[in-house]
Amino acid sequence: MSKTDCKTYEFSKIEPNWQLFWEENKTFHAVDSDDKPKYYALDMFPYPSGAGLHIGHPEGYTASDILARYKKANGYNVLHPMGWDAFGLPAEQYAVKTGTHPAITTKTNVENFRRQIQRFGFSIDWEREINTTDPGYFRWTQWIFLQLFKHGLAFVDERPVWWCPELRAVLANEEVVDGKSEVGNHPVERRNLRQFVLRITAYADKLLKGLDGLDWPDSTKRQQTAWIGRSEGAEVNFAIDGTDQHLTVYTTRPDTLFGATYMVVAPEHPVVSSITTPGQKDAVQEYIRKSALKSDLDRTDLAKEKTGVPTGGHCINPVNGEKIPVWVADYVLVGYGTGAIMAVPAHDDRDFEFATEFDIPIRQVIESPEEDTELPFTAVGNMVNSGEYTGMASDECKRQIIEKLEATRQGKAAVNFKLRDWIFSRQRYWGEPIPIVWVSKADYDKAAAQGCGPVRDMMPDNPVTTDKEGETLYALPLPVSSLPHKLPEVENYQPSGTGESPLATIPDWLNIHFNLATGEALSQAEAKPDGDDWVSAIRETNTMPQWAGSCWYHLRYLDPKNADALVDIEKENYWGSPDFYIGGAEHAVLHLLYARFWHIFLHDIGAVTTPEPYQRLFHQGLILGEDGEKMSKSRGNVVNPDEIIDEYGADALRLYEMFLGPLDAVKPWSTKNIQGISRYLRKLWNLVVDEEGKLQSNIQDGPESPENAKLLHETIRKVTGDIETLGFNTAVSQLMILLNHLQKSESIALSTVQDYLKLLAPLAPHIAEELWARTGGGPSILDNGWPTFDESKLGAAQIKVIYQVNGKMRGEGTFPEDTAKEEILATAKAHERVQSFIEGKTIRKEIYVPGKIVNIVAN
RNA sequence: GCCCGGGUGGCGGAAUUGGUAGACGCGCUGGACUUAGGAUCCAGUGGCAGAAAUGCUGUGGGGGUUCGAGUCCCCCCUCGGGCACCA
Repeated sequence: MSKTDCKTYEFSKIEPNWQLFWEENKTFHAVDSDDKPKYYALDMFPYPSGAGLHIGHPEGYTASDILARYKKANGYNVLHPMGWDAFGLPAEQYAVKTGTHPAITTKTNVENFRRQIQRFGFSIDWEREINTTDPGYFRWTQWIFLQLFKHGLAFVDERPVWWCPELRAVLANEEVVDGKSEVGNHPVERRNLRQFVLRITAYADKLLKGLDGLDWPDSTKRQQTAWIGRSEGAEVNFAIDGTDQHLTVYTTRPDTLFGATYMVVAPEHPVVSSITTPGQKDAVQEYIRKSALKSDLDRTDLAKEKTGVPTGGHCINPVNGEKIPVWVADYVLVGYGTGAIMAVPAHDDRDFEFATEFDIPIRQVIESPEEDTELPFTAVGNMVNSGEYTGMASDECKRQIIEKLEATRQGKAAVNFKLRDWIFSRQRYWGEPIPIVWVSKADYDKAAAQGCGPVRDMMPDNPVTTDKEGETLYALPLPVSSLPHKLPEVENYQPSGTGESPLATIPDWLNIHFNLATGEALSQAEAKPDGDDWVSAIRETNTMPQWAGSCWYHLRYLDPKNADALVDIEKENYWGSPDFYIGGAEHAVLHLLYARFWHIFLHDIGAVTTPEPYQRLFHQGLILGEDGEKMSKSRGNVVNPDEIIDEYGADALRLYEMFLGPLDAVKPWSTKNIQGISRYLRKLWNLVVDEEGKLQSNIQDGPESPENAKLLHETIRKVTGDIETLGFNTAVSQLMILLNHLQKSESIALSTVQDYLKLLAPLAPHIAEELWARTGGGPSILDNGWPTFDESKLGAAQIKVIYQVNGKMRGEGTFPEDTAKEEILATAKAHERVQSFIEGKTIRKEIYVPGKIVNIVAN
């Protein structure tokens, strides 16, 4: 019933057999509460592309599967789910080309991915499968959006995006290469478009502080820290000469205020027009015009020389009353700080370069403790040329200057972040529609005047507005009860000519009658119903970016079919945060930052109990092609897992991916090397099973030889430790060592073989189940516990000591554990080879490291 | 430019706190079995010298600390990743 009747290692029969067994017996069905401790192993779910699975996907899936199976064997209640991040551009582009609905493409691709993944025999609870494009899923993605909207974290702004006039399309940054569209090589330009933006900056501090407690790779934490980019400094007010206005700058080095010899404002800074003198007007306008034409790439190109023009205006330095010129230059960015800086060329690389270029005075105000300081000097030191602060340490000076600025109301301590708000809308079809409608101010006020109701309940404190064709429109939420807000059918997936989503091209969907009280929506193709609450509205046509669905999927697996909440809080509380989350390092900032933002927000509004989404994170390393290059269709070095499984089996592929090298290392694939694993599995089969398919006659119930037992227990220790620390490559090699040894044994205890199979089961589950059944064990092998390490089996009563002379190995000896130091040293010195190296020399020193090494120093 | 992570046989890679460098696998060499082997088994395999025992040498390069360094410190070369005028 459970085992096959194979006489040789026929993985093509054995593997499907056990996959069926696991499915029929619900071996990996996860129950939502249990007395056992829980273990939640999570993979970054894939985008089901048309190309199918590549060899990199199963690397992470195998790792999480090993942990899931290992934990199950150790008595845990394990959850190991899988799903599909299925909204996205490729299906939409395919639709534009062929007219095939993206839902159809997605369905086909998901089926192919599922089939491919199932061939690996992962311990996945397929009853919990999720798909971000299912209405039952994305209604909750939309629900979260409405919560963000209600809490004032979603707003609308004009933001520059890449627009390609030729393609009539908005392009993502990744789709623009060297100022041309990736498709067709057409020129692109910056265009301001109305965008929904999520106020992730409101969470900058929480996102930064939360990192502390996470068990994540340091490099990933560092990347997020750098991305959030917190800096501490001061805002300083400089009076604009000849007016009662002032210009505020942000600086991290208020201690260098005495060295400020000019100021710079960004070309987009609002003060430019008023500060510019008549004589400089033309030059400044020309400069602004030119920099507006530059792409972001040009503006941030460090290699180019700095540019700028004087405005003719001046400001007064608050610390010394000095009058200094104000320039406009595009090396200052309008979006950071106040968009204006004080320039201290002696102590800032960029200002130094600019001042040198334009012959602006450079005044040193900090002296290095070392001699011969070269400017620019950007470190800390002692103040010079700084009035009352001269002689002070620059750190202390910084504190005192901030204090004084605050006391005289000329400035204040300030914190800045590099983190920008998250542009959340996409002008596309294949995404979650944003559940918002637009109404007039009068209608909005009417909605706001309601005491409660499905619309009123989700309205923010401050209205979200946008200007369209001269009219200001107000955003109202669709009621939660109307979710999921589904995509309408369209004739054509092509974007509109104005850079709006294809949804904007369907008037019957776009223009609606909207009921302010109930949130009901009806097409304007129908007659307007009676009643004061019905108003005219237009729908939001943007959709959400692909990140949306992956921001909270870790929660949905816990309760995938819940129609009343995104997750039942009891279930969420039981399963908690994934104990292990594995995926590519390319998501270090985007997905992993966005998901943290949403999760922390959900925690703040009480929707979840865990403060962070992913407690323990790991990145598997890229698997390169045989040529050592990244696998890609165009290089022709892509390895198809289906073909490898056909030829070598899933167990071989799983083991080989783990044997390739450390899990987090980038490593090249080699189809030739998988032979080693293939041989290993066949050797194992032949160790256990004879030509008739019966248990080998030298495997007998009874005690094990001390020698076999010793290596078995070394292996139990090594494999157990290696699985815990994800050292799967060395776990496999230790299993090979033990097999090589057992092969040479005349007889083997049945218990040894069974323990061996238990150790192998997480890594190569099919052959382990099959051979386990052949030894008379009842399936699943995972229900039979994990081997226990017994130190007494190691025979540690003997110690091996290495003899060195002058640090070089010259011999070795074995002693009873309690042998005295003197005896070991004497034996070592009497050793023949040791003798030949110390003969005729004077012994200077004798070192004995207990149980390890003797080193005789002689010359 | 700045911040990380690497560099060990022909190849992928092993090596607690500094303590036998090269585990395991691939490949290669020789042998056994075989009509045959791209199957299987046995032996060998860092380099140089030697029939062998063995000796010397050896973890990107150069210096240093130490009885002892792949491992620790300093300088440099190189490959990979991330950030990139954030004041």
